[in-house]
Amino acid sequence: MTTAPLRKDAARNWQRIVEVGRRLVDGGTPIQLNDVARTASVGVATVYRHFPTPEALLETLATPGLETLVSRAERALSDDDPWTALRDFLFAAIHAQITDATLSPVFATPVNVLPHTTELKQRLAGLFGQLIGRAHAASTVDPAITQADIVPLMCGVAFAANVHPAANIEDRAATARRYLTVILEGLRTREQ
Amino acid sequence: MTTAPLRKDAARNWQRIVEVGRRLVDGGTPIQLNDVARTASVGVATVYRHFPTPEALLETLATPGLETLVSRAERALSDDDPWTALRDFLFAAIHAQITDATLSPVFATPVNVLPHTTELKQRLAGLFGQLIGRAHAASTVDPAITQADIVPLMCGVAFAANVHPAANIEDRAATARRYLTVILEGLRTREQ
Amino acid sequence: MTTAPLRKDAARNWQRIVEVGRRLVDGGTPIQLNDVARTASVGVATVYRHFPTPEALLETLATPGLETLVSRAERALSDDDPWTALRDFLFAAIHAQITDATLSPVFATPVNVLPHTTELKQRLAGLFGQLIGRAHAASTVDPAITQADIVPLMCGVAFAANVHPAANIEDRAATARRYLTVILEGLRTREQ
Amino acid sequence: MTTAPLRKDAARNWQRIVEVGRRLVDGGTPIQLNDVARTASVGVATVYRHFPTPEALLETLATPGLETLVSRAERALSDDDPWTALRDFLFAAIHAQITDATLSPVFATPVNVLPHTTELKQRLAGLFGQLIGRAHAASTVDPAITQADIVPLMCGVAFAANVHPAANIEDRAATARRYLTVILEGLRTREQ
DNA sequence: CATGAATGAGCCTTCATTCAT
DNA sequence: AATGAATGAAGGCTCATTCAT
Repeated sequence: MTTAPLRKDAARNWQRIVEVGRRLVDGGTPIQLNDVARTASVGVATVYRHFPTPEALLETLATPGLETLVSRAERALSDDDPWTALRDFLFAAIHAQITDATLSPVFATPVNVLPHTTELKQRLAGLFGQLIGRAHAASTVDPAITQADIVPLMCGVAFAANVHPAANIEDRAATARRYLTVILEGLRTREQ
Repeated sequence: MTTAPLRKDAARNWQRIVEVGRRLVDGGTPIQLNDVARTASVGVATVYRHFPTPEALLETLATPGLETLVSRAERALSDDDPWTALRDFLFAAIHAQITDATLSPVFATPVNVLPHTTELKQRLAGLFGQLIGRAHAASTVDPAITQADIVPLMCGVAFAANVHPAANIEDRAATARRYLTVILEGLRTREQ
Repeated sequence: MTTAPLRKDAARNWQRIVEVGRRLVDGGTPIQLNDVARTASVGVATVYRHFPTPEALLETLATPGLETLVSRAERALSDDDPWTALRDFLFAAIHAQITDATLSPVFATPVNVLPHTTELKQRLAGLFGQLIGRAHAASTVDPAITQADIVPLMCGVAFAANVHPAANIEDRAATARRYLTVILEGLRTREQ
Repeated sequence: MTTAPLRKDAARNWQRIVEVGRRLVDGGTPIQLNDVARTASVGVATVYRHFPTPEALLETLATPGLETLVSRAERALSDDDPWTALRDFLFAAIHAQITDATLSPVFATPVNVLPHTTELKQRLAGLFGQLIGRAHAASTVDPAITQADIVPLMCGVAFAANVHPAANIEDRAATARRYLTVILEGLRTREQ
């Protein structure tokens, strides 16, 4: 643990703030710390103490999602087939990004406020490197696409799915899968 | 001409406002009408008279780009090969979107404030339909991707290229071309 | 005539402005010289030349009403019965004020911008003095109420009728008559 | 207490804002929340927190006056004589309206923003109904005038007194009393 | 004389952040 | 540590009036 242990009431507040933040994000509301405070029935300053900036809260909300992606990527590496490993992971990643609105902004920004976020993103980058590297080694993926393209491409797919006029989140997820399918098809090196 | 002819001084102000708006947009600043007024050394109300909302200015800035795309799409239709027609047009479109920051937001929003913008977007949509339709008919493009996916995909590619950390606009354009290449590769139906 | 003779086109503009102003006032819109200009399809400066301030236009609009009241008051003086003279005139005056929204503000303000308005108000004041004076002389009106109270009382009645929630102008007029009746009843000195 | 207890500093600010608002209203200035803030040496948002709209402040300023009128009306009902009860109350009401410039606008508008204001006005309306009802029952008041006329008439008298050119507030109050006297005289049904 | 574009003060309102309690 | 009131910069917009054409 990098965080100091919290007093019981502080921990309860932290919890409530995070829950409210999640609810707001899911509802599409941009995070306003004042809002969060009011909704969580907590003083503004309390929110500010726990999360000095909106980004800090955002990244905290994104953390579980990032961690899941990390373990998902690690699991993917245990798949012996480099191609299915990459493919399945990317589908999982896109699904996560469509489902959890905090991931895209955290991925899209080059600089993060929480060290933990930076660390997770770096670990992910490393895992992407391995996934891509194995695929390159197996000559199943276009060598022009590198580790550094994974995040942009995922963000692009999520963005595209949001631009497509869709009634609900299910439709958006389906659209995103469709777009990812195209990209995977384009990435794959075909054996003649 | 659909626009009423402006008086000389009014035209000069219009010009200055548009130029300032362009400069701001290119610099990545969100358009604020007060800002624009100050920078253009023009009264606020003058800006408001010409452009009642920030969107009106944005769409005005986007108009030349949209018109170019329209004629580019029309030209593409004169290419006999459905595939190269589509491909070349999409490269041109992506280039435009990377180069001109007003296009993405105008494409991404479902509703526009200037009738002319709506008209241009509709004409473009029609042309996309033809381009895609010809490609489908020639069985060179995945039937799962339709006219309605063109704009989202283009916006997604532009977004992805912006997420990719790039020093300058040239690099971003190159990245976007790379991503578009992948997508085109994925779209193309391959003859066995 | 105190006004210089206008050129034909100027006269036509003057006419249109006044008509538009009347329409706006009747519609309950506060007079905005820009509005007037646009609605009258006339330049703002044209309006400003004819009517340097909103008040000038307002008073111009009020002029016919004031003149009518003057002649109405003069006519009243030819009624031999001081009481019915006063009473009938006040009913006419109240009706005018309810019907023509320009009168109340012109009456209510102590200072006017058009000399003609001042003159008309003074003539009216003189006539009120005569009407009231005759009534006092005939001992049919409470001596505590003087010439200087006529305008305030009329304005008060009109205001009261506007406060009373009324669907339409007819109802407001009826209410105003009801209130005026009460006041006349209160004014009249009753022979024991 | 219906209001939540305020923190000491908040209460002090509330107080200052109300005092400044009162001073402005008494001076005839229309209430502008920015003005109030500046004059009270308080942040704009502080004013907005306490009073979301100018009307909210106006009604708050009017509250004590309304409450006094309510209790005055209740007291009037303990007077056994329906006529003197009504008369004395109306004199008190007019005096309040002349003295406190917030009352007329609050009375004159059909819709209020503070529930408390609405409640007070409704209580007053009920009391008016009783006062008038008793007078009607005793045949001392013209049946054509009903409860719904009280507020308009009072507002009308106050307005009339303000139209009458008066040096100071004392004179205006005297004028208002004079006008009310006329109206009461007109209302009273005279035994033959 | 006529036009209508331009002006900019001024009002309203929101929000991220600080600070007294 | 928690609270939530206070702050004030900042942005949006309108409108009476002036001035170039």
